[in-house]
Amino acid sequence: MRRRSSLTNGNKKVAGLKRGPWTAEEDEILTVYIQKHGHGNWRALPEKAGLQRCGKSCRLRWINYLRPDIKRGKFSLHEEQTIIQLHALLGNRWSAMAAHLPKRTDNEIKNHWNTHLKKRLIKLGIDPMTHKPRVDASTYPSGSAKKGSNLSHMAQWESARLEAEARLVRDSKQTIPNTNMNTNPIHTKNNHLTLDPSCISRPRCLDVLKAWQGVVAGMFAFPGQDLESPTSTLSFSGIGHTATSYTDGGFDELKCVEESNQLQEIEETISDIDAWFEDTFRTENYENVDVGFSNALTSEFPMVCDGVLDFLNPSPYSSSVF
DNA sequence: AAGATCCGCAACCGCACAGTG
DNA sequence: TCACTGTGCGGTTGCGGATCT
Repeated sequence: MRRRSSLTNGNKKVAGLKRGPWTAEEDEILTVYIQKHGHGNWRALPEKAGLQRCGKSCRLRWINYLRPDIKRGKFSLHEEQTIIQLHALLGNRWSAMAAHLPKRTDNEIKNHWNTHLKKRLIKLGIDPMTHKPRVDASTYPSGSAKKGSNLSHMAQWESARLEAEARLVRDSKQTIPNTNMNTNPIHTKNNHLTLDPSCISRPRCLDVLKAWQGVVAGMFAFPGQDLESPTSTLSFSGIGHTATSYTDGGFDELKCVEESNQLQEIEETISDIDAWFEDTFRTENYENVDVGFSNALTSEFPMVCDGVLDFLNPSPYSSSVF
């Protein structure tokens, strides 16, 4: 990785350029210009548009504030849960999170996390960085530690899956699909874990974000515990089947979810996840889980493998790193 | 009512990365 | 391969409004 010298860094303060809050006039100029010409080269834009700002400032203003496809205002409960789940998966990768939250900017998500969600997790006795119950926390309900552990396992597993799929995309450009692998969509190739695209049978929407609606909501919604959420909290009883709601002052969110059939979708997705994990890992008590996959998983993602097995067969004395 | 403190958010800064010649 | 530019990302700052004393 090359480091740029400070002399070539484009962030140097330039005399004559305005800084600080944007005025309505500046917003108008920038908006009109971009709508007419597009932004193109940000560095050249301010001069062309007649703004006394640096290109970087213009870009930020447009992306975080002026862009027409931005949803402003309060985060919904669903958005908050999504952010928490994404943070468990991605860490502080705000832009990646923004890609999963339509109409929200990375800056907005980052601010909301730092000012609200992080504090809320801490108050619940959950480490906002690891998403695991804090060791010194004694106030969270019994059982949440296990759930937190499982959450981390699933996060690791999903990360591994995403990585495997990314590799699949790369490898699929170089390999001819093997149509005789219908019973084994996951295999190794050149010591790399790959998934056969022609026969992989993923559960409907193996999107951990959806599946976690149940698991994670359960973690963060404890009966009788004030979450300080401005809205209600939706909860499910574990990998779930029965949906239970705990409200602390609002009903709209739950109603909204129900009306949009999300509840049913979530439950169906969770069932699919269950079945898929069952098929993949519980087969003959792991003894005959596909050797290629097993080896690949172990060699490529040893921590994940430990985590998945630990998730399926938790032990109080687990040596898992999670 | 006034000053102090807290809090949220827009904006800035420095760094990293991709692309190009 | 290297130097350089443009853009994007994450962390931090500081302003202004809200709340507290």
